[in-house]
Amino acid sequence: MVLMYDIYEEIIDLTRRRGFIWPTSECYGSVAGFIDYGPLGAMLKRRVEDLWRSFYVYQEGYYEIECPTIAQESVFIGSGHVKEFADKMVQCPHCKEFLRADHIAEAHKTPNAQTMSSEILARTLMSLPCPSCEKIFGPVEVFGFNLMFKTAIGPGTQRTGYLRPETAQGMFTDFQRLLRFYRDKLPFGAVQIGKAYRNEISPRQGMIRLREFNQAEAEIFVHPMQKNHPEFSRYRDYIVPLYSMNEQNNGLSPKKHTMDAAVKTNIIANEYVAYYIALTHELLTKLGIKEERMRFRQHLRDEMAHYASDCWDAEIYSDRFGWVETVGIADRTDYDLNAHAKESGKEFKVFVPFDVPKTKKQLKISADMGKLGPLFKVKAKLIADALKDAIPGETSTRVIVEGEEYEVPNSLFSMKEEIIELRGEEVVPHVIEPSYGIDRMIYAVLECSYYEDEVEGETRKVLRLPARIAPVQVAVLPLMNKEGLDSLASELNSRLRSNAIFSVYDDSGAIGRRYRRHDEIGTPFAVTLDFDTIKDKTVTIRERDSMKQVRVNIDELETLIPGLIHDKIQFESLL
RNA sequence: GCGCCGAUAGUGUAGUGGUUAUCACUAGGCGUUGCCAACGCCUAAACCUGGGUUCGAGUCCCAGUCGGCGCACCA
Repeated sequence: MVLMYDIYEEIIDLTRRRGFIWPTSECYGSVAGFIDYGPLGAMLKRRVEDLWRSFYVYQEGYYEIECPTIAQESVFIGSGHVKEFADKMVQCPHCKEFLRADHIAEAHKTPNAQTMSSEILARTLMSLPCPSCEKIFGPVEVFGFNLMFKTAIGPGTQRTGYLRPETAQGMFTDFQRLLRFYRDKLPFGAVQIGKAYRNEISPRQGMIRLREFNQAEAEIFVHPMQKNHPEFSRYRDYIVPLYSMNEQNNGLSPKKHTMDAAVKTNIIANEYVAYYIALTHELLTKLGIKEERMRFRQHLRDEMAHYASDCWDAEIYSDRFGWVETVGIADRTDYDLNAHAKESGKEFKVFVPFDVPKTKKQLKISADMGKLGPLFKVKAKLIADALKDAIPGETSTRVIVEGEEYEVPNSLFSMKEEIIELRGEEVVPHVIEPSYGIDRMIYAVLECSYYEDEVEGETRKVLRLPARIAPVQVAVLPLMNKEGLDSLASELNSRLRSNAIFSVYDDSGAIGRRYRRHDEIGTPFAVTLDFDTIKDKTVTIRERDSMKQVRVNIDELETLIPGLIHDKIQFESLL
């Protein structure tokens, strides 16, 4: 796309000047990959997060939790991050290229290079050619590069901790508590909004790739055999542009589908994934992202994690960066819960009752300990336990205990056929994970909202933020600083603020200048008090995008402004 | 991490080794101003950091930081 100017430069300039986004600790020279949210940025971020909450917490009913940003090493051994997040790298001494050491070794038929130590890998590489410049490596150093920030918990270095690379793990490690909280019933979900950290090799692209970033993630635990969303009808006919594997592999464009059709034709794996794709589309639309700048791209087989059954990214088109993955929606199956079960030795299961209890006949074997004891001594108890699951033979029964086989005469136990009632079964839930990059959403919102209008030969910079996420909700402006207009205005300002409306009083400069100032930070409405206000208690409300004004009674503002901000009242209907 | 380029008030800039660093916008104050960046007066505000060369460095050299681009990396 050819642009007259670089919109990114304009946005970065505006966000710095007006206090949205700043380079961090600027007085010490900043650090790449870290940003500060300034006064308006922090407010905008909070409102974006609140919009997210209105979907996931209020609509879906998934409670929010908050876990530490640092966790002990075992959490990330369990999750696989300690192993998976670390790449063994090597720099070619000749051409200075950085390469994956294990990939080179495997390409030259060294099996399991991924599990080799750095020293052995380095020795293996010595005689191999660099895939980039084709010279033989010679002596090289292989170093691990893990994208997680490592730290030490407590004094000394006894206990390793890591800054979380995603907020998700907290919902998994709290699984048993959450299950109890939701009174042992599937499906249920928990969400978390917070910071996550990845030590990127070289972060670029401003707020698109950060070392500290903000995520909003939901983990929804569902029955593995029941992936129909109970509220699917909400989005059954919702239409979303899907860029499926098939379209990507065949060079086609994204196609629009209803969620119902997408699930029925197996483009999307199940109703849960489809439901959150549609919900994400609705959420992004409410943030002000334009339809044509959104698409949902399915991960190709080789980019999908091996355990995932389906994965889609919501991508938003940026004039600067192209298609940017902003949200990921995955069916992660039971991978995470099994992984933590294995590492922690705890149960990550749900007891699911059957509608009708199942009965089954079972042979019950009960050992005669009076005879078993003297015969097998210390092993007697173990053998008795093993007998319970054994298949009885003609005259004696074989059991294996601690690797040794024992022949137990049938006279040492009694057999009885019993009817066992099974009231349910234990299942490891599957996890549906919608994961949102807050910072990327905010950048996308800024890029989509930024406009330069021509007004009477002058350029008007305006952020057309949806009213409900605008940092300042209304500007209160006295037309003049005389005849008590200023004090009337500042009274109104306090009154609005006491109604939880974030208003800002501004009396500096000509009225037009003040309108422009608020256009630039996206303030959707401006209330102006003029000389009629003194006479008849009326004020004007000026709308940011149309610059149209309407005169209303000052006492109506407390209900009108919230109505306008939350889209319950349309400004046009007041004209 | 490699290579190339860049960095001067809040923003955009001028400044070819020599006084007190240019200009505009912005911001603050006062006046003025009867609804879309009007005007007048006043004020505040900068050479990215650290070394070096030089009698003298915003200017030249080196290193670093940050930013941009290309490469590499991005479960």
